[in-house]
Amino acid sequence: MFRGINSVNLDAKGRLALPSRYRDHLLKICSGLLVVTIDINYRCLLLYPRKEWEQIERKIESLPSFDTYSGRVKHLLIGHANDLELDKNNRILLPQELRLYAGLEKHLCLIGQGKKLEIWNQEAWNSQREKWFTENMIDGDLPEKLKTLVL
Amino acid sequence: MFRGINSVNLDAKGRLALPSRYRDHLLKICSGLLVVTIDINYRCLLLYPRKEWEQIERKIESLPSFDTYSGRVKHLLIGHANDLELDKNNRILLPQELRLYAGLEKHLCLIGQGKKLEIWNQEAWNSQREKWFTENMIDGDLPEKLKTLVL
DNA sequence: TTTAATAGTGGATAATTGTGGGGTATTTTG
DNA sequence: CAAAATACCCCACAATTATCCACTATTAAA
Repeated sequence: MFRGINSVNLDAKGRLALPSRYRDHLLKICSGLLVVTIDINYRCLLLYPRKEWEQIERKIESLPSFDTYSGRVKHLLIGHANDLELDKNNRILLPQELRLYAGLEKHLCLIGQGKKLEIWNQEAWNSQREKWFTENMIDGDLPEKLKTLVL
Repeated sequence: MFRGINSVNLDAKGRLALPSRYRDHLLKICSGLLVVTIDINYRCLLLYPRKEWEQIERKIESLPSFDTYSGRVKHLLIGHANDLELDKNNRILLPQELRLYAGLEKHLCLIGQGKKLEIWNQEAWNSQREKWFTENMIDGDLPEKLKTLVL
């Protein structure tokens, strides 16, 4: 399980050193094999252990072929998914295409989100977070599960 | 499985170098034998390993002959399908006919989509992608499977 | 505080890949 | 039938990328 936030730096070659606390875990569950793709809702990237991703990919592929939205999701998620591998120094190389999409420059945030890690441009993350705080939730729009959630 | 995005260039002769990461895979599953045809929904091309294509072709051929749409699909897909082969440098030569259809110039995108690769004019891909992002999905229209998809 | 260990960063080198083009064969066109 | 255009095969150089190694910074231990 990934949780917590880390700020990390991209080097000049677009490499990103993962926090070492994830290292052993990643080597164990996927031999350092990962997949990165884009998030559809925000301009950030999603980083999955390869095996986790493959399960999701299977679900995505089984979406109905002639449905407009499903086609879109398939295109975007699978179309942007890149295989990655940890190098000897615990780094991954993010494809330029994806760095551009998420506007990644030197300063990034890694956000642990259960099965995956999110990769954000640091400023983008900060302002998104502020936005979430200022936007109020409207009670009527909450799904049942959320309404009954006890923290 | 093909996944991910690559920008590639067409050279002056209309040749396209496939990303080398696909090379071994293609040699293994189809000895470098491919089929390219047009996509019906977008102005782009579809690139299949020969064996994958043959399965699809069989399905297309079995479509009911007197149905208008089936006939159209058959005409378009099979009518535009071309056999291709990887050359020694991992390149394919795209037929002019298809290059024109998809408006391919120098800068292309290769989009991995599971069993196939899509070949887009780079600008066309970018604007299609932006369009997908800006058009919001309407909740009521989403198929059940998509609504419950957990990323 | 010193030492050791680990993590993070940068860069040189080696290997691979991308690109262009020459020359011949083949097809198309006038 | 000649001439032009396209396709095909090959090689060689250029550019990029992966791999490895070394240095620095930071944390932990003695």
